Amino acid sequence: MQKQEHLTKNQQIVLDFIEKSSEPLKAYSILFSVKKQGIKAPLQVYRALDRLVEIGKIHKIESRNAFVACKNSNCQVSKATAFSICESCEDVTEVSNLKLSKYLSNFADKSGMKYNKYNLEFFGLCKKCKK
Amino acid sequence: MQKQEHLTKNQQIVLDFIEKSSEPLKAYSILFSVKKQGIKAPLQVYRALDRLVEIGKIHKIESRNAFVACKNSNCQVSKATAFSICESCEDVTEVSNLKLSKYLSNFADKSGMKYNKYNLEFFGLCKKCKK
DNA sequence: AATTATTTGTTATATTATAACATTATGTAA
DNA sequence: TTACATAATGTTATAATATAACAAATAATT
Repeated sequence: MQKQEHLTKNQQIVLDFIEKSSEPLKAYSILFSVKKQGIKAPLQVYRALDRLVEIGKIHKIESRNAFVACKNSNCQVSKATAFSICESCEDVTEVSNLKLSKYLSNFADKSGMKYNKYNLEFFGLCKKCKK
Repeated sequence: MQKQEHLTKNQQIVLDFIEKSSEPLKAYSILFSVKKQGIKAPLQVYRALDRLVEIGKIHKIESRNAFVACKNSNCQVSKATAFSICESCEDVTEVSNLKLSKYLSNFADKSGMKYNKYNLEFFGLCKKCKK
């Protein structure tokens, strides 16, 4: 039996909800919100999240334990992610900068390690909060 | 009263323990290990960790919820951190590459956001695990 | 010594995430 | 088309990570 390619019902419910949100969502807040749609337990949410991250539909903001939809429509896998996070309003934006991603994807140092993935989080104050 | 400049007893105990370790440590594993030194509750550990991160003595590996000592002896604050993480053996190394840190510290995009901090985590296979 | 802010200790609890296992669904091949 | 294997799901329980709230002790400043 092959691994699914389409999204299962739970995955679709969770993805829809995250895509509608303008801010990163926490697993338990997702759980609370999708209960009316039949998802009852944390594990159902976490399993959906895991899979969605795996296929690049969503990303995890590690410093916040929260999830956002991938804005990069052609993103198939989450192997090169960068975000900017406002420390005041907690607004999170996916940084899409070709130069940056090229630079990081090709980064190599003397450690001899082969990097195949990275996650970068910038922190600061957004335009609004700077004022 | 001024904010402390030296380390308090708990902070020193926690720092000593992290510095002796060759791998990232989790808060509760630290707690377990320093109980004999009088630290009894999670909060005592978390408070020490918070402060140590604040002053740059240790860093948090966000994707692992674990802490490592800063290898960069002159690091005063944790505002520009980069790590390489082996996904097989979980070995974590602080990346110190002047070009990289300059590039990221000066990074700006059209979002108008002022970045004052970043954290970067590279994932891959270390030399040993590649074989 | 009195005042004040800071740090500490302690208990309880909130939040985030996974283990274990039974069940159901789905693809593969006889 | 039924057997078989594998994957996905549901469910309960629990593990792991982190913070709230408040009382007590400590240390700097006046």
